[in-house]
Amino acid sequence: MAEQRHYAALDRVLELVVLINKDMTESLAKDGLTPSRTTLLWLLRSTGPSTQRALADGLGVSARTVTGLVDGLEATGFVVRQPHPTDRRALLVSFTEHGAAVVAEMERQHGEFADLLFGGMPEDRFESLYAGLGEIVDRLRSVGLTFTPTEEPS
Amino acid sequence: MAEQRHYAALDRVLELVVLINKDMTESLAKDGLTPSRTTLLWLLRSTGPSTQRALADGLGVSARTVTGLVDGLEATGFVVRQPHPTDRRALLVSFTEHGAAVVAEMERQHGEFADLLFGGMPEDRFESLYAGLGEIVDRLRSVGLTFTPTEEPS
DNA sequence: GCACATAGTGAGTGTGCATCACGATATGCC
DNA sequence: GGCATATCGTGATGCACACTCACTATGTGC
Repeated sequence: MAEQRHYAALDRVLELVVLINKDMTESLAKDGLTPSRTTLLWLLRSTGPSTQRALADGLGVSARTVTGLVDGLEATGFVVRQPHPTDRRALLVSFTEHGAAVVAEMERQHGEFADLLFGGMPEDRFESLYAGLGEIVDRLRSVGLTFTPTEEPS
Repeated sequence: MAEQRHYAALDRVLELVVLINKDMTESLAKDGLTPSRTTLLWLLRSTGPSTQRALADGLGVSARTVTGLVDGLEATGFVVRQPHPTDRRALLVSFTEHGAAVVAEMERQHGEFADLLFGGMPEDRFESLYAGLGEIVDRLRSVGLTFTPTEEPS
């Protein structure tokens, strides 16, 4: 029965999910970061200095949550809040030097991790795996799961 | 550069991680369950009636955390606490009928999910994917990541 | 210029997880 | 037999995260 094999494959996927979650959470903790705060940092890196509102939308969480995350990141010296140049209601969040350095280091580790997973894998083997991963991600997407926060039409 | 492809593959893996986490969390919520409580249920299913201590060890969390999880599961009618037949300090946690039924249903959904991911996939395609998944899980394991809670020698 | 929308925050709630302190019970050893 | 010690579960407390609701300060459109 194919079902049995599929079941086993799902177990591998789930194990992967658990393992990676665990690994990331732990390595983050060493930098004094939590998963959510890191996600914010990651977003900030790709957007540049942003208002908290923009971060909330980008993360798909409430404005209040961002206030809390930025509170933490500011207290630990990763980011700073500055007044917005034109909108006096808003605040611009940007990296401190330390924050920028930590994010750069994380990027390096990201590459290292990719190497751990795929480094030295025979070309054809890697390609099938890559394609297979693409397919199951597509299948998940086709059922309505989306990576980015679900934005609804009003 | 192979690195670029590896990087892209890692992104797919990470997307998978996020997507699956999200999907499970949401579908669990419909049954009135949270991820942690569900993990406990899942463990209970494979061990049979257990003391809270045993559950804590099995989950790799503190005894106090199990108290909280069982509190919740008991309040919502999934499990019951009964006195341990021989050890008066301990409590045995076991399923209610409702709890057992929900777990059975989850098992069914598990199969459905496997079908969503892999159903109708050409044999050879599936096999390479399965093998590839196995390899990266192995690589993670080889770096010390373990599925089961890390138990140290004294 | 006033109604209404928007940025951010205080207060309060719920969930998950942790540690510390503690009472109740079990057990090993003299 | 009885005391030291280990173990089971829980109260209290703290942190991270996310939410809602209410509110202030500010921007914008008609």
